[in-house]
Amino acid sequence: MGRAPCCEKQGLKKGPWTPEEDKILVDYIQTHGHGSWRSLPKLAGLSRCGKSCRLRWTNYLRPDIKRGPFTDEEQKSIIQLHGIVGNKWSTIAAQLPGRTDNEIKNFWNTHLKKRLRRMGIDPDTYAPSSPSAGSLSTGANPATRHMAQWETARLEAEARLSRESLLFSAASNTSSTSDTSTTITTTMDNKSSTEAMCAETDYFLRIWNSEIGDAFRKKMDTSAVPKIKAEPEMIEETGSRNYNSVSGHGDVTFAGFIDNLSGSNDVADAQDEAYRIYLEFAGDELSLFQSQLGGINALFSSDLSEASLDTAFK
DNA sequence: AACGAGGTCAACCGCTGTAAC
DNA sequence: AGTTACAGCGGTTGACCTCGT
Repeated sequence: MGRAPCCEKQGLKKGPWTPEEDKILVDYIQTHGHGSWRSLPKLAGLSRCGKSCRLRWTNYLRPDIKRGPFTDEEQKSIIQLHGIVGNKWSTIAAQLPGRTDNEIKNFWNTHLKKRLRRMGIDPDTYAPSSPSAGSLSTGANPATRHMAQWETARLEAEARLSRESLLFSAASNTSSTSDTSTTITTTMDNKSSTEAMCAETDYFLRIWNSEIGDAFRKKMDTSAVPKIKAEPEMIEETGSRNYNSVSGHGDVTFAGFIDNLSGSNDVADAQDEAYRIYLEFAGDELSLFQSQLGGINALFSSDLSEASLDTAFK
């Protein structure tokens, strides 16, 4: 299809940006907006490619960018989200306000990847990558167990994202009340259709309909991750609850439950219910995960400094 | 103090998806 | 329907920094 280059390369500056260039770019965008990135450099008087301007703005100059080291919470989120979506840095960045995909990608490659390796976890597959790690995840079926452990981490992330998104949407759609439950109900009532609501405010359903949900459904379908109800080992070892009684939906699988969810009129209640189930399911399994592998928290434990991890896994 | 190895991160490259024509 | 332009994405590079010898 022979695409033209994004800009004329001749005479355009490359390499690090100078403070003067930064100022020109910031001033221009704050005054005019970025508009077309292609035409921006010419209009602003910069000898840069539009692409370079966009990158500089989105990764460095944007006023809402958070600077400084990643918090433990952010690091946990990155690991959990990476477990769900893989190297979808923009997707991960979307869940971490003020952080850019580039920043997260760099942080993953230079810090988190190494830490996971030191923990004996393959950062690409999340499978145990060393004998020491293997010994940590003992059990009747280590492969299944490990998969389930990471799935629960994914579930927890999904649940949290859903919850936060719902609350955020509700808060931004109303201005007169601080009562969350009222807000949500009111918001739901005001929507003209369930479809519109799903598209605009239901982050959970969007996730479920995205590649994340798709990947998860496939795993559920192929029993790579045990269905909630029929997992004797899980119940036996973790003391999991009877989720049927929690959901009130009878003998449903998680996938089935979500399918029912999308057709429900009482979406707000259903979302809360889904969230609750997610957390209960994930909560038990995360305890298992943490007790066996040290869990994600071990990556951030003050007792497990970089130095001690080095010693432990060398 | 000098040097090299390894780590970090801003920036670039090449590709894809999509809207506009 | 085909083509083009554009924005955005993930992978990679290379300059700079830090640390150990």
